Amino acid sequence: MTNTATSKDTKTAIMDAAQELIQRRGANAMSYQDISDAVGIRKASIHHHFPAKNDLIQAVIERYADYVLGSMDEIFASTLDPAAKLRKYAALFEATLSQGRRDKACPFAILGGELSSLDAPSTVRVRRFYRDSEERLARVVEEGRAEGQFHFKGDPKHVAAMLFALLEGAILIARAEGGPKRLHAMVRQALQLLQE
Amino acid sequence: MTNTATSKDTKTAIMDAAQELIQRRGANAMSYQDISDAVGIRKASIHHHFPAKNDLIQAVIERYADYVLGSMDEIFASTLDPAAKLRKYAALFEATLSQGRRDKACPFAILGGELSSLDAPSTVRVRRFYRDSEERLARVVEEGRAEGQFHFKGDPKHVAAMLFALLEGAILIARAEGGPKRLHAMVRQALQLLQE
DNA sequence: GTCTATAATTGGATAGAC
DNA sequence: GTCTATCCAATTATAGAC
Repeated sequence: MTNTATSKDTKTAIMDAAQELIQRRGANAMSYQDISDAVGIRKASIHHHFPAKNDLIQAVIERYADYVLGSMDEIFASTLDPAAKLRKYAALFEATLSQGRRDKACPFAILGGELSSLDAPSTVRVRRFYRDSEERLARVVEEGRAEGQFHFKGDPKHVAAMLFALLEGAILIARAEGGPKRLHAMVRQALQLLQE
Repeated sequence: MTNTATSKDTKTAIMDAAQELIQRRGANAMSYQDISDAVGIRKASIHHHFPAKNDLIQAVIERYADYVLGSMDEIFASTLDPAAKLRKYAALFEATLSQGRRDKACPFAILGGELSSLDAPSTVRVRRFYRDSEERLARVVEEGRAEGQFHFKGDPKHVAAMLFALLEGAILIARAEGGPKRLHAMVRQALQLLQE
């Protein structure tokens, strides 16, 4: 029981450190040594919890996808109007970029660039996250048009894909130049276009 | 003279190989061994042309930035209408993703994720590329509104930042899921929103 | 300008004591 | 579960012959 509790905490601490490193530097630039330094355990101990680096990456992105998609489901199931739902969803990205040193991006934006370095399961997970996010967004976009809050010609799926790509791209670019404010300005402008 | 010519060709071949590797896998996942294999020279010979890896990365992104920004200047100085200018600019991204195995992204989209691994000069160059691209886009967006082709409330700079983030994000996401067609659909939808 | 050879370091991973 | 010790491969980089 003591063992189980300790192990679980260490495992979580490893995943937390790994996630932060991925969001800051990317999976390729993250080493077991970095995690060792951050968590305060030896490299070899990490291998006990995650035998291979790919296992750790998988666990981190699985957890992060669950968190984001779960948040989306919560927000999108609420009684907010469609535009407010999208603003709240976008706020998740803005919050990420606002954390700490303001150099953290969405892990899936980073991993999109590192896709060819990932193993098969992680590649599949990244792709599925993109699909799942777009699907959820498409429903809200469609809802917004049906309610008369959004006005646009074309396929709601394309609008959803556009909004998603915008957010993933914007967090990378705003991290380099402009910060959370700039990210927010881009989001506001996109929603403005949808509502005109 | 023979030496100069040979050296120049080798240097270009090295940069070509490096650029392709960066676009496919990222700078962190690119090694001198990979380039050695691609070009057909020894690892040590690469160091003669580019003493350190950072020198090579710098040279590649400098050249690529010149190419893209030069193309933008050409397109945006033409007599095309603003929407056609943006379509032609977006076509640069679509062409990149359509090449070969359809797994090449914009180097600056990849490097946005790897920003913390870059040395100071490259970091500055990436940031400047973002700024330069957005500035050029802002002028076309403004032109389009002045001519009555684009209709939107808000700052043309925000629309430009939005379009740029969309393209950089879209090439990463479309590379993972949907390919050039999906990228094109996102671009078309964005321009549709601008013209409504 | 390219090569062989090699240095120096780091990275992921395993074995086995505690 | 964590540690020490170690292995092996890969990587960036240099020295010096041709």
